[in-house]
Amino acid sequence: MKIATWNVNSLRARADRVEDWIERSDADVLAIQETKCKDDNFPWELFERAGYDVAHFGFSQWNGVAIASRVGLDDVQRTFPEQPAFGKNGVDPVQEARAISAVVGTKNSSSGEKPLRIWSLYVPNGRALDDEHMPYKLEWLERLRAHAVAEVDADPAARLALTGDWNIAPQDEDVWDMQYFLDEGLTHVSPPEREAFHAFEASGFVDVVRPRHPGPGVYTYWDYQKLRFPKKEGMRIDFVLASPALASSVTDAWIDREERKGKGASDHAPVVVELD
DNA sequence: ATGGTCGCACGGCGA
Repeated sequence: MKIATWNVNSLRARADRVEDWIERSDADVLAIQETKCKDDNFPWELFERAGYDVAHFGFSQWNGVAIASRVGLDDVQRTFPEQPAFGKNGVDPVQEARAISAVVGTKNSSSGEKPLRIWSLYVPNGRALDDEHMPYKLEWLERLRAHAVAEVDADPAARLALTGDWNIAPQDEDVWDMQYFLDEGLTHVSPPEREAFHAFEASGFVDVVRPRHPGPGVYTYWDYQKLRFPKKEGMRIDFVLASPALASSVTDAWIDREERKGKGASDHAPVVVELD
């Protein structure tokens, strides 16, 4: 079974490319972030044509997450338990459309693979080190971790994939120039953000791409601005973190950098993981 | 040429 995660940066603007990529990649499951739409204008037909079931969680032009699967899509959950809400200056806090999960692999599993629960996650950006979105980001991650750890504690054989846009570059080699980020005082590389990410690893979750693709120079995101992609100035901020039981069935993992090329590309590349 | 982008929705925000 092949699972993937991809921040598409608007599903409607990217519909043709997403449909082409699904065909080309032969992924059984795709976790999507930044659909940037609501159910009313979600491109349901795209997935129907391709032969995938799809579940979506989005209620405005911001955020939005989805999971498409051709190997079953069961027990869909929108938001995780105790997912923090955000409201500017604490006013009218809402749980944003940043997390959806489903059990996949329950049907058409030709090679006999076992089901797993996959999460499609769009971690809050943080915006700036002194912005109120930064403590929100850190709290969001800690609540997610607490939930995921509880699942594995309850069942050490739990097959859990935490996939998506984490908006964190956990190591210096995950950005093209660490000094640039320090000089500019940018987010994604600060110690608290990195601690929030490493807490998942300390809890047993495994970044399944890094062992197969050591850095530096391995990225999943390149800003549209300043010719970052042709200049190979990227960031590795999209991850598949696998629970211990799931990590042991990973046979391959890679970043589809080709998809970042050409007119109409998302600023993120898909991350693909092969399971036995 | 020392800048250079997108997508939302149609002014300015978010990334």
